[in-house]
Amino acid sequence: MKQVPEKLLQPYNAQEIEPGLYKTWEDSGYFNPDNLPGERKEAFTVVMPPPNANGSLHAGHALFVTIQDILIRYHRMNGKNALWLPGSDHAGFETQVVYEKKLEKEGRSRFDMKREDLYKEILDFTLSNKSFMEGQLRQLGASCDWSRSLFTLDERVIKTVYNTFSKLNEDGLLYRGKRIVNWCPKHQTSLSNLETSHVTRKDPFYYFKYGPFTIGTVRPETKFGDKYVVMHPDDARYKEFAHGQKITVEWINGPIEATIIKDETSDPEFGTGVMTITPWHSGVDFDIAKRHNLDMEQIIDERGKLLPVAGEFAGMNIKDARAKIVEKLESKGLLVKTDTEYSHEVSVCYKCEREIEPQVKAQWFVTMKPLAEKAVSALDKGEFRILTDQHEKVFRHWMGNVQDWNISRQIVWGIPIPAKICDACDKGFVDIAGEKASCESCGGQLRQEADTFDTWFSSGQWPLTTTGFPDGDDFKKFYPTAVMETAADILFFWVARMVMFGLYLTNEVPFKDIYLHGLVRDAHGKKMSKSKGNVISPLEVSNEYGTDALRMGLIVNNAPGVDMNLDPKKVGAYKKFANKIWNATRFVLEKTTDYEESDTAFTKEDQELYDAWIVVKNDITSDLENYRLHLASEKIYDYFWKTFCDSIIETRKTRILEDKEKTSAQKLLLILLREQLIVLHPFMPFITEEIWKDIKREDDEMLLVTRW
RNA sequence: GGGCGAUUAGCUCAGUUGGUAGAGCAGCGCAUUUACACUGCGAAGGUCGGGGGUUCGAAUCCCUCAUCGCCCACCA
Repeated sequence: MKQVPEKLLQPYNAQEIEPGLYKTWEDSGYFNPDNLPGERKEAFTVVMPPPNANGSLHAGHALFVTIQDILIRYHRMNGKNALWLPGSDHAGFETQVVYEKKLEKEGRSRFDMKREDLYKEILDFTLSNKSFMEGQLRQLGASCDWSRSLFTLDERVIKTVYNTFSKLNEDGLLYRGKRIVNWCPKHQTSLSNLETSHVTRKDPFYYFKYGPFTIGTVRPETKFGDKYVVMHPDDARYKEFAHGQKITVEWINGPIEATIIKDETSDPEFGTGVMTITPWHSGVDFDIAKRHNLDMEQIIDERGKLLPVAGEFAGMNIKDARAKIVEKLESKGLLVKTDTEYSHEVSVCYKCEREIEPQVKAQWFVTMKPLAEKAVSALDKGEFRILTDQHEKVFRHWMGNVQDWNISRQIVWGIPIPAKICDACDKGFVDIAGEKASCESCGGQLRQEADTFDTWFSSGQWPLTTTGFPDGDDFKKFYPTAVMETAADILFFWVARMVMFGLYLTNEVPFKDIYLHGLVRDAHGKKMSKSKGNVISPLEVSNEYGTDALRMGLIVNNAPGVDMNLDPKKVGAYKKFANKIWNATRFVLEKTTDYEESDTAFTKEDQELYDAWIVVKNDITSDLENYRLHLASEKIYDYFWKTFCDSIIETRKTRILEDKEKTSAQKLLLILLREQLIVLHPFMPFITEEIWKDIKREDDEMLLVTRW
């Protein structure tokens, strides 16, 4: 007679069991595919989106851990060479912003610090958060190969990034150019378009007399340098004026000579159809000025203050200056009217929400069009898939409209751009080895480029660096990877760039499938935010209900690509499920203490039940192969509870008590429990592994590596 | 300005290739020496946003209207 383990007499307690089990798995070495038992030919590789090493894991992290861990565990059990590559992200601008906030609280400022001191401080901060973050990944059950973990500032990463930078240069896909960039006056750096967001704002729209014209503007404070007046060439109202004609107009600080420019981008329907332009501080104006080879002059400095060109207004903050300038123009009789109902979209820094001040700056740009075309063509040819169709459409749309990418950042926390700038002619030269001394163009003295890379420039090469591109063993074995699973909101930031860089450097898309998940919201579908106070910490939920329950709460019924709600009540339901599994196990073990494994045949009815289970299992397997985790998880939950517990156990119960075809019933219960534990394991790894200890046969390995 | 999506039970959401609807939570009735009250049994609850079309058959495909949301974009 076998004994029922004592532990099963108590309700299931996840907190007691989970940490120890994780350690057992980790110590087994099976997270590393090199140690996996049995012959495994095919690789299944997932590169983990490296969490930012600047804080605690949030619900979105818990979701990706759940999805990716389910996939990895399933494929590992299914005989694949399963590799999940973890990492941690220095997260350039993101982390610098976090650290600057910390400095502010301490009454310090990055602008009073030496470059190297600031870098050192952020590095220490990041490294200490890194191990904290890794502990949280372990709590969530992530079965990733820690021996291959990579940090985004590791030497290998930098080497690859530099090589790519150099290759782009050689291939003519890199240039340093004076362009209009998104300048954040608070963070004192340029930002890519993706790092700006847009808000609708209602601002007064002023009409001013400008010589014979009336011009419209919302930004009078930029108007000091406006010596060009632009209208559409076909606008009949202004046909008496010729392109290039010069007129003298009375303006803010006295008369100026203005030149008439006819340009087709001027919209005759907008305002009066006439505008003056400020090429240094507006993208549209910059393009017009470029087209006609016009002078450009900086009016506003990097901190948002007016330069000497503003005369009496010099040194004023543009916010305060606007009203004063309007006042002055009005006193000179130049204000025609003000439209107070005008509303428009303005760009703001996505971190501090300060208005972006466009500035002309020399920055490094990557020419995107050829890279994007290659990506779209690979998609057309079916070289990779994007789940869902919706995201594929969005991906195509973005690729079709992609603009050159500003990869220069004026921040310390990042990978330095390996280049030199000429003091005399301001030209930039790629210099990986750091050996260039004088300007190739004018012979002037060179100085080190002070800017760092946009963090996504290096992240975009992450599947390459983690697998050891170009000649590492892992690269041959594990690249291209199986699936990139990440948040839909970094489709452009990250996924698109990985596709492009992968194709550019290896001629292969770095992953066969792209699986995008939506935002994790609170129980009522509200976006989580500190200010709303509705942030749900996945670690706290895990502490309360167990990680297995959290994982089920995150995956059941949550369709790919769609925003989902995390409801602690729902997680509670899966805590009950864990207990249900626990108790069913106790029952099965209690009723089979006298059962000896033998060739006992099933009765016809028991065989049918078993066959019906195989149908369910195959269905779940197919769901897992096709990323329908939300359905697979629901099906195993439903089968275990409704079919196995409520129906099969209940009906076999009396047969065992009354000793009617008892051994067939016992065999069915044991086999179904065993097989369900296998199927449940990817979803609820902890409780299943714990129970497995008491169910497994002598030769069985731990459930982690038991064959599906 | 351009693009994408949503609308299904009181709430939050699933519904894989078209075969007349499911889960969790909430709520209702019954059961307490039961493997499990972190339970069981039962019942209730939806004209799948409105309208039109295709089809033997539509929550699912097409058109249209309404409402809500998201993303991209150089701010006259």
